[in-house]
Amino acid sequence: MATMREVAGRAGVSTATVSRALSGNPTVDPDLAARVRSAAHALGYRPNGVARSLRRQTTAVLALIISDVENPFFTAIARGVEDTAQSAGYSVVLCNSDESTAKERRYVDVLLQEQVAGVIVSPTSAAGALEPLWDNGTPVVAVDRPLPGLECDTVLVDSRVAANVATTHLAAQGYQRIGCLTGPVGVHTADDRLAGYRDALRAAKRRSAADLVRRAEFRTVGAKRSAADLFGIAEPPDGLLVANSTMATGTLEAMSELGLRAGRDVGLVAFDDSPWATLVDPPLTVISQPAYQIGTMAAQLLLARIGGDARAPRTITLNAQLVVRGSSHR
Amino acid sequence: MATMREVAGRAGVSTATVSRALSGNPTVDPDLAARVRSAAHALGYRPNGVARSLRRQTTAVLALIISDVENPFFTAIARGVEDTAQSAGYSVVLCNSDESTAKERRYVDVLLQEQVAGVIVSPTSAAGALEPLWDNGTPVVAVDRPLPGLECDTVLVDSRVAANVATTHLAAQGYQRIGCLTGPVGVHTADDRLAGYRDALRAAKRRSAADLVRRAEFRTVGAKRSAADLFGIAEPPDGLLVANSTMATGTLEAMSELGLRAGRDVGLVAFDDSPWATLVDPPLTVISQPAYQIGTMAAQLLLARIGGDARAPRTITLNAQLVVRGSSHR
DNA sequence: TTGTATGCGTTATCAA
DNA sequence: TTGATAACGCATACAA
Repeated sequence: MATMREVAGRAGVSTATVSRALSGNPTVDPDLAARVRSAAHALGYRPNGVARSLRRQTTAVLALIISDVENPFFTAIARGVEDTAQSAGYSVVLCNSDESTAKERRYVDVLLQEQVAGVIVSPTSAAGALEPLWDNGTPVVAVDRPLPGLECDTVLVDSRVAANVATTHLAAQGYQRIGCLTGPVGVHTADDRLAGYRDALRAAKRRSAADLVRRAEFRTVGAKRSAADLFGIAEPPDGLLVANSTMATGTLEAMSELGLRAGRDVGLVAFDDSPWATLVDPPLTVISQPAYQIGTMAAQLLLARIGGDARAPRTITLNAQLVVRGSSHR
Repeated sequence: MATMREVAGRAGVSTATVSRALSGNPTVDPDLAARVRSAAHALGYRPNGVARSLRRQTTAVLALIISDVENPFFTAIARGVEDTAQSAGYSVVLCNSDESTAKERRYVDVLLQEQVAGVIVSPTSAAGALEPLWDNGTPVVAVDRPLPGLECDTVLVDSRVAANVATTHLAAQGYQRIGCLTGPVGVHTADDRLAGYRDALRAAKRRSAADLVRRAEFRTVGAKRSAADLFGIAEPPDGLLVANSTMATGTLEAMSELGLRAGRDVGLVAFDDSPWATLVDPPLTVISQPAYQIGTMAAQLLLARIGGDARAPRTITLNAQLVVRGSSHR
């Protein structure tokens, strides 16, 4: 790779002039600038990003730490982040924490070493693993889940309200024993969706039977087991709120094996719309989250911070939308 | 962030010794090493990866350029790459070329600037956009699609054979007019799957009717349109091979709107297994590709190159597996 | 307007 | 076994 020295040599100027010319500094003579540019072009010069970062003490790289690369909700966020970052001249490093605090911690370490300009994270646990970012002054934006205790910009979806709306919808459709299948204790969205579910039952003056609630990992297999378990009890639910789309596939698998039909036997609503939601029979009623928009907003907030914005941290709460399809009525 | 100087100061040694001590160089006195480590720990020292990269002229970062972050096939590859890279101490930058040569080119530029140690790519087009990597001596591994002309390690799936097997299966099930819905001309997997389809028809002594073949982008919407178009012709197909899973959702949407039932009205096989493939009615017969394994193999090949392996480039071809479900028989 | 010289934080070479 | 020192490639303060 050609360096500035070589470009300087070829153009017959100093490296300082090359640097200025290529960065568009107006104090450089137009003729010289042209000579430098053509020399750079001739040599296929490409600035060394590492050296530049070392000198400038920052990189044009943002990081996005998500908890599951295979979850379409997060990849949609990634797309939003990437599009916004790209058009601001930043690239994006995607890291998959896999809901593991250890992995999250490792990535934070790597990102600090690599001096990324800022980090967008859907936090796996409490803030602990992310603290080094704060200590280092790296701007952080939390998405999907808040970072209790740490003050930072946050982009959320009002899961609790959405879960409430969905549950109320199920009740209004005449389902009597509505259950809830949600994620692990401590995962904010899991708890939030459960809370919204309970809010709705309380408002509808329904007895919220504790035995109609199940928790599992945000994965297909665990959800399938839990759903099967739930449908196996003495008085099984005839309605169910499921906390994300991977769990929804598990639930549908379990129902299929048990010969239960959505809508008719069990009113079903799940978080997150998916391309296949309309293909199952009956089509799945979902709570659609504005994932792409979460990504763009988060990136905008982060870029503002990187640009020096020092205002108080903001929390932006977007709304989800209930999309009623066949699985939630008889 | 604490630097080596500070650690050196606190431990009362030179930066050289700190460097050696922390990198586990055995020529350093154990007592001193311990003192250095505790000083580093006390100061929360974290090596500056940028400076290290500048000095070492390489980074512990691999890049993965894929053509669609939202396609589960590619995210599964990403997982494989990441797991392998992680355990070798490398992190992974994920880049989304979006099937755009321009984006691909931009990313290659960024990656060169950032001096990544190697690149795994599912090439969007011909090799043109990737040439700078070669010029720079950056190791490259192609996945999913070959890089014609450029000699590099490659991990492929034998799409052509798989398409042949799938089409033969459809013919054996008694479907008479078998069509094919594949990706754009020039995308290797698209062409390959079409070729395999033709191979099968030829072997089965079926007339391969050109009007039963459609091409569209590897996306849901385009596939839906093309499928609708295909089912609308005078003598529509009663069997269909679909070239990937996003196209499969489009196809199923079109069929649903036209009141066509898979299996009964149209024998259907699609590339790529998905969590939802068993949930649609009837369950979808698929050609399951070993995506995760593609990722791990590609990462291993790349790491070997980075480690100095200079053997002739290898092409590894993995096999896909036909998973027969309800959509391919009456 | 341009050039010289220095430093960013690390590692590697060379002496001691 | 350790330390002084010189790069790595770029950007800037300062001098010219």
